[in-house]
Amino acid sequence: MKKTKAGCDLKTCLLCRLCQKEWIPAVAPNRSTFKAEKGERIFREDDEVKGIFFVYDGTVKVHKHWGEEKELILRFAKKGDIIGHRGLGKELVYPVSGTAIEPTTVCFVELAFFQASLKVNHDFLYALMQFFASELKESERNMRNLAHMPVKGRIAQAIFTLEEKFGTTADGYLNIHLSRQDLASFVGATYETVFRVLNEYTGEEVIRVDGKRLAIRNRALLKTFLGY
Amino acid sequence: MKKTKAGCDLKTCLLCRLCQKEWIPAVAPNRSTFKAEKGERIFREDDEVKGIFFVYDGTVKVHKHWGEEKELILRFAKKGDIIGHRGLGKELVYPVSGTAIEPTTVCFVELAFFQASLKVNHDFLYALMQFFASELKESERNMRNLAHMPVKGRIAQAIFTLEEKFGTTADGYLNIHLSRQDLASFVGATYETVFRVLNEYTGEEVIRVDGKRLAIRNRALLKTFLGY
DNA sequence: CTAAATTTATGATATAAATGATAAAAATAT
DNA sequence: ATATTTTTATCATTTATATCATAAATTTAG
Repeated sequence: MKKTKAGCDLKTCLLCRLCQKEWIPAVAPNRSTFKAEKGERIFREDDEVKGIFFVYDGTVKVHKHWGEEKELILRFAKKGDIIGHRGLGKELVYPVSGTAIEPTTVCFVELAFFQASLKVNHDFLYALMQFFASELKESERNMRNLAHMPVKGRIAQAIFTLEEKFGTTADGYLNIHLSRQDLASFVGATYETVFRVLNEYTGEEVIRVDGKRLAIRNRALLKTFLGY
Repeated sequence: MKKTKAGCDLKTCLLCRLCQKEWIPAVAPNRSTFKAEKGERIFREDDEVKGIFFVYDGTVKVHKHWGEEKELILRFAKKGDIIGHRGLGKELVYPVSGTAIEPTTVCFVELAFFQASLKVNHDFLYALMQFFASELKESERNMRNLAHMPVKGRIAQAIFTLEEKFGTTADGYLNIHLSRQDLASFVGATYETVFRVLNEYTGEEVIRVDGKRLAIRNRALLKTFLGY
């Protein structure tokens, strides 16, 4: 990652949005901005936590590895999102990695300063607690799905999740470019299985595929694959 | 659940342990104590959040259902543990159920008072945030395991998790009585598969089984099933 | 203390999804 | 502009795990 001279606008990240205005001048000198290219690791699972990152521009996958070859993508982060916060808790080790999936700019805040920000800004701490509660809720829902929902349903779920997070462009495609392998890692299946299911969905005219882009064609039908 | 006249000792739960001493007199009139028998639901997934519970005595499983028949157990809670807190966040709906797996006593605190406690006790809020971070970390690790680790490994993992949480009795057995079905729901597999794996482990002299009790016989060997 | 219900035990069979293998296409690097 | 790497496309085969089926043994209820 390369450090950039230009800093962030002090307006987009979770920290700047939720702390008291009076705290912003303290944030300014304590943040630094980096650029990561596509595929570059921003922080690495099992490394010591040095601080917290905020996505300023671009898209990041948050993932956990299994062996050399396999991984599970837990979520995607875009502009304004916090990443690396799973390193809070007791052990100061990142339990996940963060990797840019397109050219990305991130803001970095050292751990000590981040913790000070939490001490000073009660509302920010409350918001962070609620944010963790939401992420836990989502994680546990995904876990239940992983245990009981077939791959076809998990892919439907993933498409809805991505749509909610990234929205769609004018032509109806999801506003994110995802490799098949990343989609597979996101739903917890292999590339081949995802490939097959995507073909099924396309044949059933449920979705439309164009390279790395995905569009929902028949929302109601896609929803039916979520149920039990 | 039956309300009991005798209240808690105001010392065991997360709230009483972490809030300021000065706040305890406020807690006293705002908590009520209930008894749940084995198998009784304490709070139900999809119900509106009325408040937060603390396990005062007994054991509770926290689980998410899938259809009529299936469920996934996310964690177990014992004396002192908080349950129902996943209902915080935005939507005030429990995303999970809590069910007593042995006769259990719980302390109940209404949501409004719980939120007031968080406003007043900064350290408690900080601890709760950290607790959420830990639970999220564990949830995501379990999710990765569900996606990539075979059942045999997940059972090994479950045994270690249960040992850490409940400890062992003098004769080496885990200090929790768990039905095969609950163990299966905890590792995200079927009863039959768990039954088979448990037989394998017993044959390999890795564990010892006695009714609903489990003991580790060969810790080193059991550990080898965790790896990739 | 007996009846009903639940939990455990166990084998046979089915199936969803992973693995393995290979080629073509596309993207990235030199 | 060409070479190298990565991503996509497929199909055949294997395997882990779920499903089905049934009986015995416990546990709980009346």
